[in-house]
Amino acid sequence: MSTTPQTAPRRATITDVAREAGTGKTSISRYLNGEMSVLSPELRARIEAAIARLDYQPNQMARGLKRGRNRLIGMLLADLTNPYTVEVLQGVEAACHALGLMPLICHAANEVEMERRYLQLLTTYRVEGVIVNALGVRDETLRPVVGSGIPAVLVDRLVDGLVADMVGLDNRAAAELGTRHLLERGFDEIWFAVQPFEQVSSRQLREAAFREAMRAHGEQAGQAGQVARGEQGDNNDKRRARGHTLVLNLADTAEVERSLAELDRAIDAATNAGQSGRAGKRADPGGAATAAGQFPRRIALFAANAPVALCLALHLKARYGADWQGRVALLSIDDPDWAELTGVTTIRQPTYEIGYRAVEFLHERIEGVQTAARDCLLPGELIVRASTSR
Amino acid sequence: MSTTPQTAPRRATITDVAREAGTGKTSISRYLNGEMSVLSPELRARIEAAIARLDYQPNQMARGLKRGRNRLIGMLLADLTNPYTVEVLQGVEAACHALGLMPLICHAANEVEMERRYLQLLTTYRVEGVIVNALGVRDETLRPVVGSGIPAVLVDRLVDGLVADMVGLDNRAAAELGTRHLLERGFDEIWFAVQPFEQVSSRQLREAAFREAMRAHGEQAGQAGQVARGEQGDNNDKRRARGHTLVLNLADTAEVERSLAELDRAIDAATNAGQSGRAGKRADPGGAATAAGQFPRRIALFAANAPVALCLALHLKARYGADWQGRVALLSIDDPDWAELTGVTTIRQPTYEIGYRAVEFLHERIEGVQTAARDCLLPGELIVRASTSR
DNA sequence: CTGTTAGCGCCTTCAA
DNA sequence: TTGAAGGCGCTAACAG
Repeated sequence: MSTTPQTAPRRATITDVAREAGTGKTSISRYLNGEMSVLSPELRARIEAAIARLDYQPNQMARGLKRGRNRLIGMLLADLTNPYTVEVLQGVEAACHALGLMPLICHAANEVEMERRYLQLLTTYRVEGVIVNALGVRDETLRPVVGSGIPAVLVDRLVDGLVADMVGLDNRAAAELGTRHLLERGFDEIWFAVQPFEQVSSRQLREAAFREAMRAHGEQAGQAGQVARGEQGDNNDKRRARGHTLVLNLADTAEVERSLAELDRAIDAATNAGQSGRAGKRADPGGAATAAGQFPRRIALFAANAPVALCLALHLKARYGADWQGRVALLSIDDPDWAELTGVTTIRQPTYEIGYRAVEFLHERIEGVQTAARDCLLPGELIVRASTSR
Repeated sequence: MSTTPQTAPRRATITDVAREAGTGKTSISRYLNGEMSVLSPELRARIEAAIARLDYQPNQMARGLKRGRNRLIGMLLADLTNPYTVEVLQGVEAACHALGLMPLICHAANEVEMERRYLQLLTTYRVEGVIVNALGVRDETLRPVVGSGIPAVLVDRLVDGLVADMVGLDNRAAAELGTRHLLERGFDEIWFAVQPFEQVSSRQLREAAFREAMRAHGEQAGQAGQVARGEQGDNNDKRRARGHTLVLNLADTAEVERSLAELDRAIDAATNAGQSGRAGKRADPGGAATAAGQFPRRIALFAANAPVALCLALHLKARYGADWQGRVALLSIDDPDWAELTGVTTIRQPTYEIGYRAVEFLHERIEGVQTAARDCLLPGELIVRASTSR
């Protein structure tokens, strides 16, 4: 009703404006590009009026075609379902906004084929650069882009044969931080849960750092045992802690179930077996919560990221009831909504900054910076919640 | 290392290919557009080879410029932080994929100004249509698009003075479904929590339907009381239930706190006041859970969407401890990750389909369909969880 | 079947 | 200070 029924009012072009203003296209173009100093105030006013009258808006496509740059950059996302991704995106958007770039957001939804298609598409739209949160590991997929000389910046993970700027979490430090926290809190059996990691650098680094931290602690524990220092109140937990890596291939339900079954056995063992008079009872919801200290071993799960953590939490809740946290502690890299709600300790990634930096890097490359590939590793922040607070 | 250090290898153009294949641009163009029937196999082969040799990829911008359509559509999102949005997006992407469209995703991040800018930008890139999950309510913002005759499809909510296709949840039915469920389960005090709703059609409808359902139930209860039928086992809860609307302006922390304080008083009253010998005790975590039946009134919260539900849950957890669900039931429209984890009953929106349909509608409009504005209301699905299961 | 000729909307020399 | 002409990469009539 409020919209006039204009019948497909073909957009005004620069020619229309020129005619309307009684001048040539060149002047309009100059006006559009802010070259005000070379326009008489009088002409300028006429142009202004004409533009307003025609509601003229320059066609970016045409501009891009001519000048060779369209201010478009591609943003390839592996999985928007992961809150990490959304948060990074916020940073990306802010930076683009600030730098006058327009991000084309492409969501591969965990499908390598999609990823390939999108990359191809971006290339064909002549984006000036791409930010890639890669799914596929092989640089084959990136060939269409990189081969075309389009600058690329990697987010969170490296791509195998590809040299490019990268920005992401300091995985080594983060995994170490988490592991140490769990050890300090006296957990003596820690399961590091992670998606198949051989191919994804960030996962790989986190897993390796976890094992390294466990190893280091083992040695320290050995020493402490020998030296028998007494000043540390919690020295009693300096006994050797066990570390395990649990691979959770979220893409394959059957596999996940097998892995979870393994975990269940471990939890049952750590949590029931040793308890005299109770060993037979499979689950005792409610009672276990405050009695965690009584278990033969204190077991903790360290999730490599939010999706893994969610998978674990859902499973544990289904198996041990609402009070599952009485049996096992959960610590996760990433800090999703539900962590606060459910009291799970997390390591928060500086997601916003990651996104922002990525765009800055890319922008520099677009502007022609030629330095060697840079890595930007940002620190994670430990957020302690009930889960690991005894 | 694996990437050859090609020095900005200017992309091959159609002219290059023509030269390389020893033919004219037209034939190349024909080849690109799949007009194979008009190409001799021999020429076709030569073109194929030339394209491969030059790694040629046609410039979409240029094509778009010429033929007037670029297969680009704009997708304006109010808030990617809302899982609803991400899910709708999945449907949108799938449909675009199927229809050969490329969605430009614009995230307004709850800022009207962003929304305006993006709409303007989309217009400038000459998208063929837009799907709008609007933030701003006034069609003023949409003027640049609609005024340009660009087809638009609305998602989830209407825009005031604008006539356009819309697809979203059947809000009326959903709110009624939820309310009825709560009433059936015997809750006799229900708070409908919603963001400021005067301006957002979907919220408005949900709230209205809630009140209507409460009213209807009130009348029915009155009748039941008079007629005093005895065949219904749970006839005892046919007593009059109270309904309240709680506005939660998530954008304003102070306001939210005020609203939550009001809610707290109600919960305390319903949950403590009447209990003899206990009235003084502010909170008795743990004990209340299984004793919900003992409270003077059974109180339930009906969240109009996931963000509201999250806000409520976080607050309740902070105030009443991990066992807050023993005091109040929570039911939410939208079905976020954490609902399953935390046992909250929800009404799941057919998000994927919403997105998919939106694109289909838009595509039809782009293809020139002229029918009157259509509404597509899809039903929600009630997912009962522990929260409302006594 | 194939090539030639015009532009699409805009920017950019180059003159005036 | 202004404008005309040419071309960005591609498609769409027209001729051959």
